[in-house]
Amino acid sequence: MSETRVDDLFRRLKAKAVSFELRPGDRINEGALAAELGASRTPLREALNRLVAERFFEFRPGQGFYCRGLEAREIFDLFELRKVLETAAVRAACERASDAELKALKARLNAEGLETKGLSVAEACARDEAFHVGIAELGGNAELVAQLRLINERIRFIRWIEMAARVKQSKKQHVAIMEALAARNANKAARLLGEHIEKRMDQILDSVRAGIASIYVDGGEVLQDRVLGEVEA
Amino acid sequence: MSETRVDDLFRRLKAKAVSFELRPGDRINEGALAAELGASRTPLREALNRLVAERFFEFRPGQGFYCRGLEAREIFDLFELRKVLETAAVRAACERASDAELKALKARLNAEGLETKGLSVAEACARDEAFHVGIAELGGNAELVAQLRLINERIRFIRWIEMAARVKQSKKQHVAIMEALAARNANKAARLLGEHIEKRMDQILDSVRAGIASIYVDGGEVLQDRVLGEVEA
DNA sequence: GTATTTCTTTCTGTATACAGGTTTGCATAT
DNA sequence: ATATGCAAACCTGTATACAGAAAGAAATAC
Repeated sequence: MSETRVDDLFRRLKAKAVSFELRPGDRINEGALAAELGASRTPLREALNRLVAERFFEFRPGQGFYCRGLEAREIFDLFELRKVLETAAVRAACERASDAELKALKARLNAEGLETKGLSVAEACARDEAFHVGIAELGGNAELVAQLRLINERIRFIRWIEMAARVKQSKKQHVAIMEALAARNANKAARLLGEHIEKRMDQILDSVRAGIASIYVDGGEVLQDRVLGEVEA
Repeated sequence: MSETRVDDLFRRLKAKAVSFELRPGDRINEGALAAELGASRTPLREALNRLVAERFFEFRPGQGFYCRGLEAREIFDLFELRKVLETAAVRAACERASDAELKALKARLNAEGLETKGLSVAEACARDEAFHVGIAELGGNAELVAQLRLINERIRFIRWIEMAARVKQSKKQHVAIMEALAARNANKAARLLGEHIEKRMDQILDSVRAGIASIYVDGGEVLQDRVLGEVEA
């Protein structure tokens, strides 16, 4: 058996939770959701239990499962945590990465990491994430990378909002970070990366507000498919 | 309903996994385990699915659940990650904690954090964890604290090994860290805390070996109940 | 009109049943 | 003795059934 139904449900439910297609605080009707997803309640609940552990759903005894909330404080903490992890990882990468690995990351950044015009919000965000995770991987700590990936999923919706609002001058910053990393200048790389992430944190409150509006007005699915145009700076 | 059966199973299974009462790599026989724990397979599998997300069990499609392994690399990465999180948190604590919070932590450390003589390994380790988590909490990032708690559970077995082997001169170090924190000297506090954790990392390979021996020889349960005697330094 | 109680409906929590896949042990062949 | 194929036993993956709790609706009291 290559992929079990639980795994399939797990992925699909996570996608719904990431994009807030299931809205913040929504109670899950197991019967209805199972029918909608073409499965029975047993594997659905198994998938939901995994997602509870990953913080995409809450569980209240006697009441069942609820979609996670969308709270500025939590997002803020996650961004801060991301900054902690990534700056530590880039320092490690400066020490540990091989020349070949650095070259490969740079090549990938140039090939597909810089131009966002014509991409959907979701795709542009995915490439941004890929660059950041790519750095973290060079740090050589698999647990840190796994944790970072999970954080990225939890803040992804907010990053879509930011992208769509065109609060985006990542291009230059990514190049600068890559240069510091290639020069194995740990302090500079960590500082640049930290500031790069911090810049986003100032706007979290606004982004959360915009996010909530987007969820209840557009329905949310529209956001991630919007195509980006010219990006200034 | 105050506590559901899944929650109960979750806690008990996690305890078994933490202490390696279920041995590394053991395949779980759902029927047998459910009977042993006095439940049916449905809630058992729900609990196991949560624990898969928390990395205490693995899931292989078509084969079921396996207890996590015990590998030096993973433990090492977790210690490193812990160091990253804790040093970041102590810096934040130096900035953000109130005087009252610092005073309270110091009082708690003096009251029950310093004397290990007569305590079981498990209890001594719990107090050590509590001090470290206590610092992290003053940093004010709930997500970081949650992540740290999870890491602590995953490395707890190894810390029992270290404690039992009496590789322990935490007392002085804890006092020194507390002093730097109380003086809000972020650089010193972070350095001391980092070194404090790093000291443990040198011995991970040995501890893992000792841990494996303990699991297959003693049965593992003995370890955590051993009572500590006089501690030098 | 608001609050309270009761009753109905719905949904969760868990056990159980069953089909299909996986492992295991044995027998046979090399 | 080792490897290969077959068969039986076992176990997992999932659906379904049912009891009990929670939510909601209707009716009554204030």
